Order: sequence, then structure tokens, then C-alpha cells
Amino acid sequence: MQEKYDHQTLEQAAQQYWESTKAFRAVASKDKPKYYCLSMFPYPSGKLHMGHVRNYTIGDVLTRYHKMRGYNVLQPMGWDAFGLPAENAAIQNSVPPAKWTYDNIAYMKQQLQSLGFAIDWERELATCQPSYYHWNQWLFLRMLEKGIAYKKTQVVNWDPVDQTVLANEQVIDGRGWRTGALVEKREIPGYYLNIVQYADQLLDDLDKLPGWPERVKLMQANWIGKSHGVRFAFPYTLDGKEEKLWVYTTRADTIMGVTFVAVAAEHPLALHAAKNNPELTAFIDECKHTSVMEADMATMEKKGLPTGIFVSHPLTGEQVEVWVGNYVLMGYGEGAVMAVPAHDERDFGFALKYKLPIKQVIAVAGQNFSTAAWAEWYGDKQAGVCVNSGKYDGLGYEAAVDAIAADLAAKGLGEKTTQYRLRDWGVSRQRYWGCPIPIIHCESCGSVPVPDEQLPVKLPEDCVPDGSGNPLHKRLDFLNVPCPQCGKPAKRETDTMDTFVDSSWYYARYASKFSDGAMVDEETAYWMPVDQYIGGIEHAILHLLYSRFWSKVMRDLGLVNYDEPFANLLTQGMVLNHIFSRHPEKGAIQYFAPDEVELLKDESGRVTGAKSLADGQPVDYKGIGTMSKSKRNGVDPQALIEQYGADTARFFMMFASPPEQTLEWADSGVEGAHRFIKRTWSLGHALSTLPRSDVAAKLPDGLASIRREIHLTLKQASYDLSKHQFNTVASAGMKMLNALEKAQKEAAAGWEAVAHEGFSILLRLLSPIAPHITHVLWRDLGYGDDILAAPWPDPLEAALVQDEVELVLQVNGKHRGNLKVPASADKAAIEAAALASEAAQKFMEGQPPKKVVVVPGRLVNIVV
RNA sequence: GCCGGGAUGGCGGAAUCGGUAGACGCAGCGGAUUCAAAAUCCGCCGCCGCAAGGUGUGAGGGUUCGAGUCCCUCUCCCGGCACCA
Repeated sequence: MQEKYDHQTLEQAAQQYWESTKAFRAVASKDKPKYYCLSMFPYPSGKLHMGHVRNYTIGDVLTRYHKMRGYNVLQPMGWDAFGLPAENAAIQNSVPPAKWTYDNIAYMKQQLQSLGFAIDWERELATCQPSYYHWNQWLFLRMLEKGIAYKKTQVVNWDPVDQTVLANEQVIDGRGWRTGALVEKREIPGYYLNIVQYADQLLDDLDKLPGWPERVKLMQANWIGKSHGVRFAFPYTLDGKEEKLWVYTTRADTIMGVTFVAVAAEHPLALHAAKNNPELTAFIDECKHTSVMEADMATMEKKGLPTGIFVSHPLTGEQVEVWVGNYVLMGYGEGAVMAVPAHDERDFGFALKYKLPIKQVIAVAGQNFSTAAWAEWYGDKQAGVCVNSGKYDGLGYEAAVDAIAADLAAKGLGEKTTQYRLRDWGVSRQRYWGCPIPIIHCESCGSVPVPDEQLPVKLPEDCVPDGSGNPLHKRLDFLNVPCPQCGKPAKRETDTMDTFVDSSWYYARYASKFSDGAMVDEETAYWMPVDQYIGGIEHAILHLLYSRFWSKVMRDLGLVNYDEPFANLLTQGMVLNHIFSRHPEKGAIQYFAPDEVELLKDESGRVTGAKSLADGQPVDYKGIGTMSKSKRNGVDPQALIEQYGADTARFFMMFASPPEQTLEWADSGVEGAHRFIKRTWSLGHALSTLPRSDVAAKLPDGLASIRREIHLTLKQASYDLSKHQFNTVASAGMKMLNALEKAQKEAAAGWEAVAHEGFSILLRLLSPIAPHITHVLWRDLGYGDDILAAPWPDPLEAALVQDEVELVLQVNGKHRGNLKVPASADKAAIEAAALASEAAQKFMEGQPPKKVVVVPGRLVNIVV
């Protein structure tokens, strides 16, 4: 065995062994319990970044740990290969997205392989392969048949210069990222999936997921946002016709306080009123340039204009004016809201601004109402009772809502309903690099689904987008097809699917990788659900919710038999890095990689700015944020792997922080991880020449305490592993090595046996994190052929016993000394020993004890 | 703005149920080895203090014999907000 640690030859040898023995090929088998360990697949952006290393190391640690624990493990890998960055790269470099994507996949695959992950590569898939997206299309058609998929208008960001639809990410401060042109809202038709139909199931089934973090379940529940309220109408007459303006509210108890109604700029009433009103027309036009993003909507200045149209209050018949409000969303709810300035903070601000009446209809005993400023209790629905509300005066929230809903229902103007914040999922994208939506548009037959036998509708792979519009419009060979119904010339749909569709069911496809004739096969029933899913917390809502929805649709179509796809979820914290950019007046925003700038700091070490190393000019410091291709702040792990090896990179990543915690990237500390790996090798080398024997029944005190330290550390590490706290598992390895090196130094009689026992524990504990070095040492030391086949070590109780325990001695809660007592001592004996101790005497200063708290095994607190 | 999370030495972090704050590392300092350096090894290392001791887990308050941990208020940072993935 080599004396010097050489990661290159050693890691290659280990990887070759796994390759040649097909160590990670997963085969369905009833002999062992199955364990499907899945990490979220990467977008092939070019190179791995540290977030990937973190994600996949966590997955690999769990995979290898469960293999050693005797599970039949599947860990697959693939590529979320459709998406916007490939089109951006195409615009920049004139390379077809397909070529760029496949090149990236090849490079990143080799990077993943060099990290030694226990992946079954035979199941690899990429979502841009027709054999995969065939089934996106097939299932979409089934949803269409079931009415789950349907068509309606959607609001998109329109770049008037490039004549193209922009993603939210491509809109910077209301302008197109490439053109700098003011972005407009535009309404176009698109396909939606009726996820709201599944809202109750998606909400209720969260209770079936004890293995999910509470925070994720809470976020999903809040996102679904089930609310109970009243949908009711304000009647009005327009052009001699009786009409109704519908709204929804969760605060029907405040209905008597309505002083106006607000509608969205796109609402028919607003458009009608604008006909002879140039000021309103201008305002509606201005609203076209406001953002469609919820965060912008919520923070922008609330503006409005009266329409001059009045509607009747459904209970009092009073006339209230309709306003157009820039904060009312057409696509959400009814596109109109009742306004109760006295009891809604947003309405209150709006009323103050436009001097609209504020009418108090809820009172809380002991609180005075004033229209001068908003007070927290105005909006508290549980605190007060109705006032100024006629027959409803004195009623509390529930009673008032019930009475008012009943009266509205009696007039045919309203009813109690349940509503969700969740909106249906718009899946149409006006983009090239995605899965084609399998529809053909025929002038006589309308939108006709592509027949199943013509699937998959293959995306041409040689287009090069140029930033203006969808290149599929120019691909006549793709575009022009006969109508499947009447045979006349027709046009293919050129919209592609949201890439969230691709990632909503890939986990099921891995499990049926060898099936070509169906979306999934019976192997899926064996492997699913995923036992452990691992991925970034940023996916807590959208991806996970869409996957849950997709699973339920597949279940309802009889394709699978599970309700929930992911039994256990580990949400990995993001790896963050500094972000630097320049924003030119016109044109594209420019990002700088952290190694392209020099940081400027104030005296406290806080980053205040930066300047470009290339031109010495300042760049904007945008704070820290998640590593991403678009912000150019990702760190490629390649240099780390080459310099220190995969084991060091993996070990360092696990050691750096607990998996669920956000991590600000810094490579200080890699040296320490590497030192530890090298020291492990050195001790292994030293032990390789030492004879192995059983640990003696009676050990000298020093050796016994070292052995105890190892088993105690193992016990702690086993607990930490069960909690997925891998950073302390890594430090447990360090503690064990420290203890073993101490034994080596002291070299008391019989130490070899303790050392071999301890070292074999250390190797097994470490092998999920640093698989290469532990694989080689396990063989070189003759412990066995394959450490993956070795049983997981359990701490020996016999090694843990001790005769004496040390307790903490406190006087008045302050640590004043330590106390050694026999392990068998009872509370009374401990209390007596504590009171008699020198430290206690000193700090009690002759006062009698008022109380003595004894926590066995921990401490004694004497209160005087 | 709304929803979720976080804040502990110079840095990453540890502390399972409310029970020794700072495990394990990094950086730093001192020493050994070396012609010298790297590597390696040994020791020190929250802050104030010569010491005794005091003080200390983002800020302020509270509960408790005892609070990093529980409760209330606040600040800052991160993630998500439906077309980045």
C-alpha cells in the first residue's frame, strides 16, 4: 500500500471497481426493502456549481448509507434539459439550443462521475428526448379529454421591439432585458391545467406526509390558500340592461361599510367607462405597463380613477361608485373587489388618498375609531361586533357573515363559497426550446388534438433562436400539417410546454426506464413512491406542488397507485455567493463573476461595492444570492476536485454546514478537510502492518477511555445521521481519528486491537461521505472486499459503561465547579455530595440552601 | 407587501427534553522539525481582567432554580410569490 495519499489513482481505482462490478445498477427485487433516493435533476447550464455538489452529495450519503443498511437502493440521474438559458446561449453564440444542451450534459455528466456518486446511469434521461416528452404530450391529451386541460386567455409580458413574449426574469425594472423597451401586458390564448380542481386533495394530503418539513407543508397550505367567504353581486343597469358585478369577500360582515367598488383595468366595466373618457383611457393604458408579478403588485403605489358608473349595494340599494384600481388583478377571482376602507388596510389608504368616504361598521369595546390613521384592530375580524349596520348591529364575525349571506341568498345576489388563492396552471410558453403542445389548428375543425399514433410531435433540433419571436414560426416543415380530422392544410401549435411539466413526473419515468410502449410500467409500482427526495428549498412550492398534482392526475387515469410521489423530503439550503452587475441605460444587464471583481469593504468588513478587474471601473454590488447561471455567480467545483480530489470536496461540503441551512460559499476550510483525509490515509498506512486481534476484555484505563470515546462518538453520529445532520457526522469522523491518533501515540499494550476496531468503525462511518478512500483502505487493510457490503457499525454498550460520572455544580444557576460521583449515586447522595463540596461551600457563603435541583447525569443547582 | 426560514467567537458551525455556550474545523499566535521554506507535529485561542472573577448566543422585554433553546415586540439577511429552474 502506498505511503502517500494520492487522490487521483485512488479515486480512479475505486470508480473503476464500481463500474466493473455494476455496483449501482438497481434491479427490482422482493428480497430486500427498497429505497428510492432521488435528488432533483439539474438543469444542464454548462458546469456543475456548488449547489449541485451539495445536493448530490447529500443524496449519495443517504444512498450509500442505506445500501450498507441492507436496502435495495435506486439512485438515478437525469437532465431537466428544456428551458430558457439554452435559447439565451443560442442568441449569444448562434448555437442551436439542442447542441448546447447536449454538450453541457456530456460535460456535467463527466463531472458527476468524477465525484463518485452511486448513480444507476443506465436509467439516465433528458427531458428534451422525444422518448421522454412523448409522454408529456400523451398525458396532456388525456387531460384535455378529461377537461383538466383547457384553453383561455393569459396575460404575458410583451416586448414591443423584439416582438416577443418575455419571461418574468427577462423583465428588469419594467423593461425588456435585451432591448430596454417598456414592457406591455398582452392577453393571448393559452392552455391551462385545472389544478384548482385538486386544491382540496393537495391541501388535505399534506397530512399524509409526515416525512416532509413542516415549513414546506405550511408554505404549500398557504399557497393553496383555502378561504371561506361570500360571492355576491352589485346589480346595475347599463345601456338599459340589468347586469351584475360579482365580487368575492372573506369579510362579508363588513359589507355595510362598502363605500366603493374597484375593478381591474381590463374589466369590461372599466373598458366601457373608458369609451368617452380620455383620462380613464390613459390610465388603463398606463396600467398595461404595470408588472404582472405579485411582488410588484403588492409593493407598487396603489392608484385608481373613478368610472362614473354606479352600482347598487345589494342590501341597502345605496349607489356606490365603481373605480378602476391598478391593484386589482383581472386573472384572479372576479377581477373586482368590494372596498371597505374602515376595515381593510389597502382600501383605507386608497380612500384617504382619493378622499373617499370611510364608514366604520365594526367596533371593539374600549377602542376609538378615527379616520386619521389606520389602527391594527380595524382589520381584526375576531375582535369586534357590527355597528352602523342596521339589523346586523351587535353580531360577531360568524353570526354576521351567516345572516348577511342568508339575506344575499334570499335576494338571489350571493352565496357562501369556498375560494382558493391557488390559480390554474398556465402551461403554454411562446418559446422554441420546450416540449411541443400536441395540437393542430385547422380553419374548419378548430384546435384538433394530435392523434396518439402520431406522437411524439418532435421538436426540430436545429433551430437557432435570435431573440425575436419563436423560430418555429419559420419552420414550415414543422408548421404545416394536414388536419387530422378533415385532412385539409392546417398549422401546428408552436407554443411549447412550461418546463415544470417536464419535471412533474420524471421520477416515475426513471423507475420505468426500460418501457417504450407506455408512460410508466409495473416497475414503477415497485420503486415508487420516492423514499427520499432531496432538493433546494426554492422548489418548496411550485415544483413540488405541480409534481403532487401530476401524480394525482396519473393516479386518476389508473397509471400509478400512489397518492403522493415523495414520502420524505429534505430541502437543502441554498449555496449563496456575491452578485455583481452593471445596468447600462439601454440594452442588456451585464453580470460579473465574483472572480472578475475586487471587493470594496468598509472598516467593519461589510462589502460596500466592487470594481471590475478588467477595466478598474466600479460595478454594482447586488448583495448575496443563490448561485445561478444567469447571475454568473456560480462556483465551478472542478478546480477543487482536481486539486484535492472528490473525497475532500464531498467531505468539505458535508462538513461546512447542516444540509437544510443556507450556506454562503467560501472555500476556507477545504484545507482542513483535506488534512483530515490525508491523516486518515496515514493512520491506515500505519495500521496496515499491525496485526489484528480481538479487543482484550480488560483494557488499561487510557485505552478503555479511547475506546469509549470511539463508541460514544459512533452513538452520537448514528443519531445525527438519522436526523440528516451530516456536518456533525463528519466531525464525529474527525473526533474518532483524533482518538485513534492518541492511541497510536501512547501505544499502550493491546492498542492495535482497539485501533483496528476503531478504524474499521471510522471507515464505515465515513464511507457514505468519502467513498473512495474508505473503499481502498477497507480492502488494503483486509477488512473485506467491499465496504458497501459491510454491515453498518453499532456502538457496543460494553464499551460505553463507566463507574464515575462528572456533574456540573451550580450555585444560584452559575457554574461553580464540577462534581465526580459514582454512576450509581441516587439523587440524595448527589445532593449530599454537592452540599459538601468545596466549591459549594465557598459560593454559598454560609447561607442555607433554599432549594437543590438535581438533574441526574447532568448537574446540581443549589439555590440560596 | 404577503408566505416561509435564519441570526451563536475573526470565519464555518456544535449544544437531542430548558441543564457546563463555543464540540469539530478554518484563520491567527507561540513552539518543534528544517540551511530555509512547504508539509508535518505540539501548545494557546469568545470578550474584559495580572488574578479572583465578571461578561457573553442580532436588539429590547418577559417566564424559570436555570434560557442560544419557551413567550412578546423589533431589526437585518435569505428563499418563494405563479413565464429562471
